Amino acid sequence: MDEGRSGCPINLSLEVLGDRWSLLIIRDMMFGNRRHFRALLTQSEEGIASNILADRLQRLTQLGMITSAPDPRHKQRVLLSLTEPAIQLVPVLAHLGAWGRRHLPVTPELAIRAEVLELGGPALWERFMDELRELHLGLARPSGTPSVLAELTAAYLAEVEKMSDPGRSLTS
Amino acid sequence: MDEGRSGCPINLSLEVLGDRWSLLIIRDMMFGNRRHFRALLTQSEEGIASNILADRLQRLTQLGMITSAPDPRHKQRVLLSLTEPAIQLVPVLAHLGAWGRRHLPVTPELAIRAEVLELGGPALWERFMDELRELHLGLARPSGTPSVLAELTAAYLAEVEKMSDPGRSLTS
DNA sequence: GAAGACCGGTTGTAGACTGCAAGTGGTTCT
DNA sequence: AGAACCACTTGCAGTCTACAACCGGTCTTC
Repeated sequence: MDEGRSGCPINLSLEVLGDRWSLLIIRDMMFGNRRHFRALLTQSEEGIASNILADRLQRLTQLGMITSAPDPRHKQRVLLSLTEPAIQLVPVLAHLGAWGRRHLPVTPELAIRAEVLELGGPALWERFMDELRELHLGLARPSGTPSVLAELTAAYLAEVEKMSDPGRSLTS
Repeated sequence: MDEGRSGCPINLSLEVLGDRWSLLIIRDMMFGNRRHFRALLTQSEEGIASNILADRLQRLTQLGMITSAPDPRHKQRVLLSLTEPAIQLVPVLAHLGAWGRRHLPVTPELAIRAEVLELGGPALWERFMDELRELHLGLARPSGTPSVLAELTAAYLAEVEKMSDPGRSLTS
């Protein structure tokens, strides 16, 4: 447990999240709403290996970033949920995505969510965190607030459409 | 180069920064104003190994996060500088530090900088980035702005003093 | 109610990465 | 001239990673 040996906030954060996969898993649970082992395994953009996914899920559970519980609808399924600390990573991920979008060779359809999130600013992040608290912690969110997840997904799909068929908007 | 295989901004960011050491090196260059190999090696809180430091410096240089140039004052020394993309990590580090401070077992004297940075908000970050551009890129910063680095260091030293000698404030 | 797909994993293996100690050739300080 | 300092490099043992194959149990479908 006392692996790295400094109490610096950034060092401790890196001990939790500073590897190639942990943050990607949290990203997929957050923005892709993946809640099961199989969904994370097969729908991962980056192609994580099953043993690594199993290891990271266990690790993140021990660290208090996610919880797992049997899925009431499918007996063999395990439902994964983000905890409050993980949900509070939204601003970090928003900033990290904005930075990557600005300085690295991103692909448009994968960058659009980062763009929406950046343009939305802290107000949008708060709404998104409330939505995640509803989905993952069962806390009702303020009524009348539209779904940020739906907005992000719609923007992504619109971008995919635009890419695959650039002239479509004029027809049908 | 095409290691991980997605153009997602967060994935690409992790490919650059997602290991145990790269961000710590940037942190030390930023907040500790360490500009030489030896300073990074011996004054690192976490105790990085020399071969790993050499490897990461080379990697970060190739990725365009830092540059190195001979130090005019000492022939054998290499002066390391942050590039503009690295400087723009300030908001990311500020958020990451704030998150770590809130959710992980940090030590007070190492957390104080994260606290100052969080309380200062985006305005302070901008001032700090201007200061880093002056120190690392040679760009003059707006006149009349006090040094954020000095403020952070003073807060750190005050916290160390408070820790090592809690009753001191009443005497002498 | 049997076949086959699906579920969350585990195992084996090879290769890459990490951390530590020691050492290198050259430079600066005294 | 001698000692300390500089930015690295080397050797080695241990750990972590990736890939493919493989589990036993469960759910769907006919």
